[in-house]
Amino acid sequence: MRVFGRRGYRAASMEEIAELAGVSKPLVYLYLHSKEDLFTACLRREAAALMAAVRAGAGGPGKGGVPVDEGLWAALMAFFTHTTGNPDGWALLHRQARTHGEPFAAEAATLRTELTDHVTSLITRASTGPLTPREATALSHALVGAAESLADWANSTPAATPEEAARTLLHLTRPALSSPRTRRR
Amino acid sequence: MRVFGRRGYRAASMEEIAELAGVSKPLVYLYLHSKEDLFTACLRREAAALMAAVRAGAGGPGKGGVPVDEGLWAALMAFFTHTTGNPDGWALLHRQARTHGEPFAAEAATLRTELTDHVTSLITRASTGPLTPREATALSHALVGAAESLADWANSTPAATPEEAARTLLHLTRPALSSPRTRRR
Amino acid sequence: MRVFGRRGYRAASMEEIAELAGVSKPLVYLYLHSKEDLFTACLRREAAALMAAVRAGAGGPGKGGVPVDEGLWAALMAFFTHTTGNPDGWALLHRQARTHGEPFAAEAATLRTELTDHVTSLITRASTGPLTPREATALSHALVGAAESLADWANSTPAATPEEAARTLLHLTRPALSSPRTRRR
Amino acid sequence: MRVFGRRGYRAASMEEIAELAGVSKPLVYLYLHSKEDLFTACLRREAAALMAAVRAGAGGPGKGGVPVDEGLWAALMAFFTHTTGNPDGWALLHRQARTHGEPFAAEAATLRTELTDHVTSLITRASTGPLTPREATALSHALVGAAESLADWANSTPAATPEEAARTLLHLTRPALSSPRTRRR
DNA sequence: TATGAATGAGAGTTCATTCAT
DNA sequence: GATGAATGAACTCTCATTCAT
Repeated sequence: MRVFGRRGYRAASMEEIAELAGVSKPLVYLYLHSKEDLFTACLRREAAALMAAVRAGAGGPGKGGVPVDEGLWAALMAFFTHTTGNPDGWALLHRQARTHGEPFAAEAATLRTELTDHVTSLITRASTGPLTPREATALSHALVGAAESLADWANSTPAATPEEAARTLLHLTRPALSSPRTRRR
Repeated sequence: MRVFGRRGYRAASMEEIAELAGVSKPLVYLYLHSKEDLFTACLRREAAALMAAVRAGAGGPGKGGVPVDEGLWAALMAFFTHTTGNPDGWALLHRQARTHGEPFAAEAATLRTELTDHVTSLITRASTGPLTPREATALSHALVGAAESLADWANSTPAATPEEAARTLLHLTRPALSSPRTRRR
Repeated sequence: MRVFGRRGYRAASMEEIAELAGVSKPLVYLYLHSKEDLFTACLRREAAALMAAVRAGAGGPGKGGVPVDEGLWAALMAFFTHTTGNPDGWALLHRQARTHGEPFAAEAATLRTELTDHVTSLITRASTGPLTPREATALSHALVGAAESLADWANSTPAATPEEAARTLLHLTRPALSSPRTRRR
Repeated sequence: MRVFGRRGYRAASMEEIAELAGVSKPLVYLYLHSKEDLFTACLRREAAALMAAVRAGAGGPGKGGVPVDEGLWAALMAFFTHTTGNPDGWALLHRQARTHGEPFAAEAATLRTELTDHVTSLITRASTGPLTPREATALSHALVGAAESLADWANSTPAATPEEAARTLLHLTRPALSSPRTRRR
């Protein structure tokens, strides 16, 4: 994952991967079959970890009773905490997966759909006005993009914390999506 | 640019590039020296074109007196119009450049800094409350990320228009950024 | 033997051989030392089995008094019966052994010499005219080649029997080899 | 062709082939695309050369007026002359092609079918008695096998000439197929 | 100005073979 | 007596790059 995240799929060599893992190339092939399989395995593991973190932080949609804002805040904190603590994995998901064609792009698209769906549901509940499904989807993409960009920013800015990233995003969006005073639940 | 944008830096072959250009490989080397130089040249040209489009749309620094919203709207329209009309170039800048390490990442970072600086100045003028420089920078990253994500969304969604992308982004941000009295429509 | 006969020496993998044998690879090495040794062992076993079958069929050197034609017929029947009943072994001896260079070619040559010597003695006794040793040897090679080819033909032709192969070969050769007075049936 | 004929398909390395040809490996790939293509090309060239030699020697089936025996003799001379003068090509066709599975076996089978068909037509005309098609086919296989074996014998026996091989084969078969005195045409 | 022809270097992958247990 | 786990070496194939013309 580290080698893929830093060098990219094509530029990463199985040699270097094996070396970093402290094993021989044939062993890597014994367990992971091919470069493609290996990359896919990395992708899936990172995607699952990220989604798990976000869901755990945000509470599933069924977890009622939590104020919307608190849910959003927790989801964002979980997201940024995870990406900040795992920059190589984040690079893998956000950059490498989407850049190297099929079948990886499909894998990345799956994750992104999960993320935007998650966000769409939060948005729909939080919006101050009515939203068509298409508007909600577009807004989700904008929000997820902003979060992704802030994750990169946090990873490359000294002393940037997950809190700061989450606060920034809320600062940007809260007025549009909800006002703490007027909307609860 | 087309080949790089579609295949990625590593997967693009000089063979295919020369063929698409209708010349021989040695000619490509004669004028552009190496794959790396060629990619860098593509990057720079695309970055310059995008920045020029955005600046022209938003009004240069000298173009004072334009209402903030109109400036933002025009900048967004210029951005989305450019990315929508030039998807390969956009893929080059947004994905390939940042994915394949140095020296390309530096090139991409330069463009991004120009963009966020530009946006920072707009934000600072538009904000409803006082912002520290760091807050402004972080917000810019969030905004630019949202715009990038919407550009991808527009490029992959049928019937999505630059207007729709720009409207979405304004919908998300205007309350936070513009003063109540400038809100219209 | 099965794996070697079907895949060829190079394409056969020790993995597959061990698997088919129902043991682990190290065990194969424990008993048979190397791929080369293993192949040689297969070769020798098959060669011995074929020669034994032919000798038993033809009557050993001690079994005098048998009419020449009967001896030839029995030898051919034994040969075709063995190759037809053991196609993998036959492929091993006839094709693989001679195709993969030293030291296997030598092993195959040994078998072939035994066969042609055997045939030479039969021919010498059966010839209608006087033969120099060299003529006899050349004739043996021709005969053995015809038999080998018919063995392949029988193995790849539906409903072909050892009898049919033997009959074909006798049809071709009897006039040249047997004396008019011994012709029967 | 030389490397394939001596080492076998699998054991031949593109490295060695290129070296023997006095060029670099990539050049071989530039012109011949893959090991499989290269081998197939060798096969086809050798097969075509052999068939051309035999047909030229024997005269096509339409070339009437030539005594059958003379046609047979010429065909055999052409065959043995070709195989004797081109032992690597002969090894390629007779051994390697048939030993290394598809798609090469099919190529070899094509050649063999051409040869046996050719021989079948000669046999049918030359036979002293009536033959069913199946008998003729089986006899062809026997004859071709004998010829193949004699070709190997001639290639590995000092001072063996094409004449000697052809004479041997005729000696073996003439009585069964035709008597010079009783059959002409 | 332009290119046909050629290659050095390195990629992913496989496999006979061997420890440590 | 038997094997799970591991690897050195070699293979086919690709590609950025450069002469000679």
